Amino acid sequence: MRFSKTFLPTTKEAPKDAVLPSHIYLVRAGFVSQIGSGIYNFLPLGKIVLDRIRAIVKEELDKAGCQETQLGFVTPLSLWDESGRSAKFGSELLRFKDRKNNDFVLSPTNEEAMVDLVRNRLTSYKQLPQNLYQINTKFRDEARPRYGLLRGREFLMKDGYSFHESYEDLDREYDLMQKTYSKILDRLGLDFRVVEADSGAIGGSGSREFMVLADNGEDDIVVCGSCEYGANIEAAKRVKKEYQHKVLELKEIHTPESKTIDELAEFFSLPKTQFVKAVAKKAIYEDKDEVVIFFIRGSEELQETKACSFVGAIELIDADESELENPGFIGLDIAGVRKVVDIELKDEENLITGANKQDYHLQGYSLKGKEFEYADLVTVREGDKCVSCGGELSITKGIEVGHIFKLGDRYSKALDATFLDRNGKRVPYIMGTYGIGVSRLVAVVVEQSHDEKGIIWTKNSSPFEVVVIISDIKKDDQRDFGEKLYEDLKAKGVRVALDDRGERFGFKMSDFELIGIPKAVIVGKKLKDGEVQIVKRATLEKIDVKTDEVMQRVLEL
RNA sequence: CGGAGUGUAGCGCAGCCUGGUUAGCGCACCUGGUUUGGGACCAGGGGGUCGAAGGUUCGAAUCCUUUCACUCCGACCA
Repeated sequence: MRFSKTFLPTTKEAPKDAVLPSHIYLVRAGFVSQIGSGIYNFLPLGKIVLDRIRAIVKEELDKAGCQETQLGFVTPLSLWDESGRSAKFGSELLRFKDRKNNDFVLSPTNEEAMVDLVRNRLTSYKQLPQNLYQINTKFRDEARPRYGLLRGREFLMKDGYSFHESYEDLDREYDLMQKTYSKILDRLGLDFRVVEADSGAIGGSGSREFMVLADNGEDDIVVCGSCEYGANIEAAKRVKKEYQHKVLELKEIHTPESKTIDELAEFFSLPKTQFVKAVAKKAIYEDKDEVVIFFIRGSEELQETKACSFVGAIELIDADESELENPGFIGLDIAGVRKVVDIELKDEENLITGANKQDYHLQGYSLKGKEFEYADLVTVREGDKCVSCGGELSITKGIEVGHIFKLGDRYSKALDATFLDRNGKRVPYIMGTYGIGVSRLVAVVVEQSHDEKGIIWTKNSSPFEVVVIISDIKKDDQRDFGEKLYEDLKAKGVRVALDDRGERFGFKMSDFELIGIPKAVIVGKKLKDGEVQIVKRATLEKIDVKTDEVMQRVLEL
């Protein structure tokens, strides 16, 4: 590619609203441009990068035996009604009508469409397993798009769906997909962790996210310093914490004005860990709602996603005080309402909890042998201990670029998609679903690999391996040498670009640093002495090279 | 969805509060010249429905109303 003939609008100034490096540089370097809120155009260079990443995804998936398909971007709303998800997705699902007044949606994901494609076609266990995928545009009408390509409304995603006759076979495919996804991210040169994720709301037995470590990530992830354990904060586990508490006689204590844990800890002069915090939430289900009280240790924070998954609600909202009796004094013995108790409180003694009576708390409370719904409810903290090795956990930021999920029969059942098993019995497919955000990966690479001058593409994500920069296009010797080197490199199969624009040297160097191609050959002043320079983008180190060695040096670097 | 902002040339901004010639500035762009290893300099030039609609006024980028778009903080995000 010759830059002199390329649509490559680089700018000195960043878009005023861009905050993240990936957003700023991708726009400044002429890779993408915004056309609407959360909607981006890919310019020639951006399209090359997007296609390269797409190609790597496809290559690894095909190697793993997956088959590429392409589903319609527009799907009939009726399919979403059939699975029950049109309500669940809410206004994130962009709906519209055609001229005949039929309802359609822009696909935000394609479980329904893929199940519809195979049902009545994969009718025997002999035809299973199958893993079908597509790399296609998705649209989610996000309430608040932001961060450039990282959270757009329209984006390119690979979504795959596997169909199995048994859970054992699903497990095998799930592991294979984890390996395959890891290979893809490795090839892109990304620093990532595979973490346990919440899988409650949608059901199913397992869910893992692929998190690229980045300061600007939107997700908090818990990682172990001593082993491979990692989990989204929403699903992270820890070793139970033990405490030695002062023995307390069982009795009601008058505690006026003391409602919060802080106030109580001061009132009793006891550690917060000895108290039981009651967190009242209203759980919203598809067909009803109810108040649920979650009880956790006073020193802990409720992890809402865990709580929500456990009760199987669509979402939890704060309960209104008017819906509660004795707010501030709610205790474990409250009646007439659903209660869930944190598993770390099981069999604990000498606790202080509300007395379910205005201005009173109950001390010396024991949970020994008491029947409650117990569940893991608390948020893991920095410094907690790892469940798999006992090591110290720390919290870091990540960007989710992939998600694999054991779906089970949720969609196949809802859509009545079945096959005949070995016993001639009609059963629903056992399914897995696997996604990678392809356009998001473009931004993620930049997020993880840039400096104050611009992008530093990794080897396999870069639009080109090398750019030949002709310092002064008006000098015949420089132009001739640069052109020949460019043609020779192309002939060797190197992905090479030629910066033959009539700009000054400094301009072209700044663009090189901004655009981020891993290396450049500068054909300039030193050509008279039989030398050119090779520059590495990552270090900006310049190496003088004899003109007759440059081919070889470029190839080996 | 709650809160807060911003819309003036391709991009970044000033002007608006306190209405009044022909709406400015920097970058970018075009022409000519001089430069040529770190985003050059000189001279000349082109480009605007001031987001849109309505209103007040002799007169509106400026005041009022409505509306659209975009952004930020939060909530949300299989």
